[in-house]
Amino acid sequence: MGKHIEIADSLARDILVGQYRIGERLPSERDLAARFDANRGAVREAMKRLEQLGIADIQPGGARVAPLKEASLDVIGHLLAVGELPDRKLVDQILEVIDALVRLAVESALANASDEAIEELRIYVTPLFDQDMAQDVHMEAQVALMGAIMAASDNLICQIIARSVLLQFGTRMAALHEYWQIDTRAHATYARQLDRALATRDHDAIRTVFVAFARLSHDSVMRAFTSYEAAHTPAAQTEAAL
Amino acid sequence: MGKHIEIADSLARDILVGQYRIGERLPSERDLAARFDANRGAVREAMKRLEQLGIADIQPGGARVAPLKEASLDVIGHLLAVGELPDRKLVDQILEVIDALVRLAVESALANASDEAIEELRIYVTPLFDQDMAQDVHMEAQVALMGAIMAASDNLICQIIARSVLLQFGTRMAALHEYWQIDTRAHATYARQLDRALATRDHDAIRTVFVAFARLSHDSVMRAFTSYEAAHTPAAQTEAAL
DNA sequence: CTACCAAATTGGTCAGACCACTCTGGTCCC
DNA sequence: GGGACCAGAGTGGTCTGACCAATTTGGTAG
Repeated sequence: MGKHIEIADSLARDILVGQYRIGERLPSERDLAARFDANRGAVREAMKRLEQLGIADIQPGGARVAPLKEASLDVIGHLLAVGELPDRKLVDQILEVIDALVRLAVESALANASDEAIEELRIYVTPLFDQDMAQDVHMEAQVALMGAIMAASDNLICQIIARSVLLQFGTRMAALHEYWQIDTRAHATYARQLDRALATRDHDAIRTVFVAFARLSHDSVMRAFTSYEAAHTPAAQTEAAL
Repeated sequence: MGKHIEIADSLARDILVGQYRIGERLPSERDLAARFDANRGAVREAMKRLEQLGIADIQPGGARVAPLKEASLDVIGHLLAVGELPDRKLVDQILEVIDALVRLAVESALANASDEAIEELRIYVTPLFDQDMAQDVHMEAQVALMGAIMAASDNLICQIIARSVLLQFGTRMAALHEYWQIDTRAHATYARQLDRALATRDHDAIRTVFVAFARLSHDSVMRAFTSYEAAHTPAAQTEAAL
């Protein structure tokens, strides 16, 4: 891995855990180069990366820490990676945003897409009818459906945001993968409702379905957190070590 | 302005107007350095910027153009800047996304925020009661209200996305500034409804209000486009020149 | 205590070089 | 003729070292 990536990740972590306060000056590029035993060019590229992430403000005279509200979307990945586990509250917020975007996309699709496009969309719903699907396959099917909805919506902004968020989210949630449990039965039920709603272009029904989907995702994630924590309690850990 | 910014903007424009097809190889860094009469380091920084924008994929052996769907949120500004005017369809999509995010934020605020926070939010609604406000002031008040809603929502992801989109949107819509006409009367009416809805935490009423706001914004922007185009018709231009 | 100035420090830029890898075009063998 | 192979050219990745303009800083004179 490039040294500038390593430096950028290290600095980003330092900033995001609050090691530097907002507005505080970061060490100079030359100092950082000495600390990381790296070329100043490498440090410079790392700082550029931090600036693009929106968590540092580079100016002649020194670089300063920027408030998190002014950060770029790409900080999400770093934010999720600061602790051993992603922050539950942040995960919840991400799920809410994704839900809002998917709803926007599906309503947009329903309003603008051709009958053929809607039919094609339904193809992605069908796999979710299966109640006995493996977790991995089910999650892939869900993501595929979301992607199809985004594509059908023809809203580029929506697509870009959803893709970026889902990418970072998916990567960082891998730690919880083995604790994930999807209620495939409930999903199957709502998938059938979604299929009918799409066929009839029933806005209200679709809204209802996606509210349900959002709740399922939320519950699923929170259960995964709980399972993980139960398995990593000090007691459970020593027990596993024996 | 730094030379690498200039180079990056130029290349980004070339890519976004379709001068290079997706997957096609971009000129080498050395060639670009010669073309722009710049140091290779400057070109390199520019390419890094394009990669961060998500419109170029840099690999040993050459850089290639990436599909727009995989771009970063920051391309919006560049996308809006390719033509003389921003693309109407794109503007429409941006308005839809912002609307969705604001709705998410306000519902989240309603569900989680304290009474004090809601009261503070209402302070930002009051200015909109004024029907005779100047356009500039009115728009500032609208943006301030949105910001307050985002802050009250306590959803960091939502805040980050909205801030980024609004920033790029606001910058690039400046060209239409003088053709902008806001229906302050309608806004005042809905602002009063919003105030009451916030006070009583009436979800349905708030939904209705923001649907109305979205329609007002949409109409406003589209009127601005029409006015601009009417003023820049060849006939109108020659007339103005006389 | 303030206003000011000069030195040190900072980021910004440039030039040139080397390395590992990829890509290209040609050659050789089947 | 076609496919596998291979060397050389080209590419991005990295490093060194230096200079510049601007900011920051610390001390000094009023």
